[in-house]
Amino acid sequence: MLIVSQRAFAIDVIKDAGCGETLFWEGDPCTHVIELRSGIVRGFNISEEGERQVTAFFFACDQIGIPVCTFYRYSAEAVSGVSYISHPRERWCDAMIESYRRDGHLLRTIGAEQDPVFRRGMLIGRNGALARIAAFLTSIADRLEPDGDGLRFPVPQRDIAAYLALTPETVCRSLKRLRELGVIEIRSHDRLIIRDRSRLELAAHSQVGD
Amino acid sequence: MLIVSQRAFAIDVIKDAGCGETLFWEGDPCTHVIELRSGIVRGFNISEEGERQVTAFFFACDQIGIPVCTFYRYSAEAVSGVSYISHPRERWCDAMIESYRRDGHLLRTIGAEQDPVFRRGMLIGRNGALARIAAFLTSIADRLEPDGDGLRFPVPQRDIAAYLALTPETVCRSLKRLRELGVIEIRSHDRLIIRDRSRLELAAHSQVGD
DNA sequence: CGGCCCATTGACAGGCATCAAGTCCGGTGG
DNA sequence: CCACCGGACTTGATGCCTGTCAATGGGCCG
Repeated sequence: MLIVSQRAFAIDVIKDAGCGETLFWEGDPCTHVIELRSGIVRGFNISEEGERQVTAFFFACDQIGIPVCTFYRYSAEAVSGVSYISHPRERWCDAMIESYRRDGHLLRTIGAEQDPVFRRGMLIGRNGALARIAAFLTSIADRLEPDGDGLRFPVPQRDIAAYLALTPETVCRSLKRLRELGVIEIRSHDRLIIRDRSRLELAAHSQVGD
Repeated sequence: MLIVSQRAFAIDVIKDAGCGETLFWEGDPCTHVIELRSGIVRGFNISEEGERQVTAFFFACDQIGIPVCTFYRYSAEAVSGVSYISHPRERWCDAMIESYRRDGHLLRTIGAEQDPVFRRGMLIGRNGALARIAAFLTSIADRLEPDGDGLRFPVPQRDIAAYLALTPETVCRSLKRLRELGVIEIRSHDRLIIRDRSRLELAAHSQVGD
């Protein structure tokens, strides 16, 4: 734990969470806002049929669990190792009001948390598994940390499937197809190389059956 | 236009919008918050392929276009005739700050606007057209205005289709099936009668193929 | 009354889910 | 260091739901 900033009566410490660890549960009271410093977090909900849906992925600099309702609307789990800052609700809200007077920045932060949820809706309303995968990859490519000549990509395919409303088998086949097309490369399971970004975006906008 | 309340330098007038009229466009600067008084509004986005997706339905008492970002994230159109109040952005934000001091109510209003978007994600991640339709109907049944022995339901099937990521044909067939099952009744195209709510909810939770 | 849009119905094909089996990889314990 | 084990990924075969195309019917408005 490392102290990064200190104000009167307020100390921000960086905490860590291991792979699979839960940051907060859907339905729990919104007591803290989590500000991610590094790593990837998945937000998910369990439907009434018991099916798990990943509703959002979050990355460094994202703030999640913003108290726009009394209880957290989704559960948050670390996909990889994560470091974060936990802001008590009251302090976060006071900061928001101050921010509103100054530049309105934190008001936009509220919109930012909702953004991946919104984009997921657009994605899974789209035709074709290949298009969904390609669009997903382009949308997160800029948020992934560099790793050698590629990107660090520690997201299990089952999570991608749960996010895109597909089965793991279909995700696997679609990734394979993108590999065969020379668009991407996956040497190790947690490293992604985008070889041809423009063709990836082309695939993202293609209709069913190419 | 009718004056409903009057504060210093602030007059709230009720405006009207006809069927199909646009309240604001995606990408326009967030200058006003719309507070619905009656009627139904659809929020929609045009994907890069030019396909139109309905991302939310809004009803009386909902507040839409809340400035959590600089520009509106979706376009808003009246599905039926609508009456609403248009709050200038600054006044709405000031009211929110005041509300936060008092009870935090308007902070929850922000969450309320995101709710239908969130629920749509859950819905279209679900298997089966019938389950989507059924879940959609249950989710909005409590927001529809009574109309004789049924509910006023002036939503075109093409809008339902665009909301549930289905084709109009599939929506039509699913509604027909619910009708044949005796779960719902649709005498005129803008009136819905729910005959068996428990079985409707049952269908909403069923897997593919019943 | 005519035209247009929406809803309806049918036939058909295709993409994805499902089921099943095999492979790879990381972690654990001897 | 190596053998073992479990979970995730991979690959194949099959069925079916839903998209697509096409034609008809019906209601609303001019």
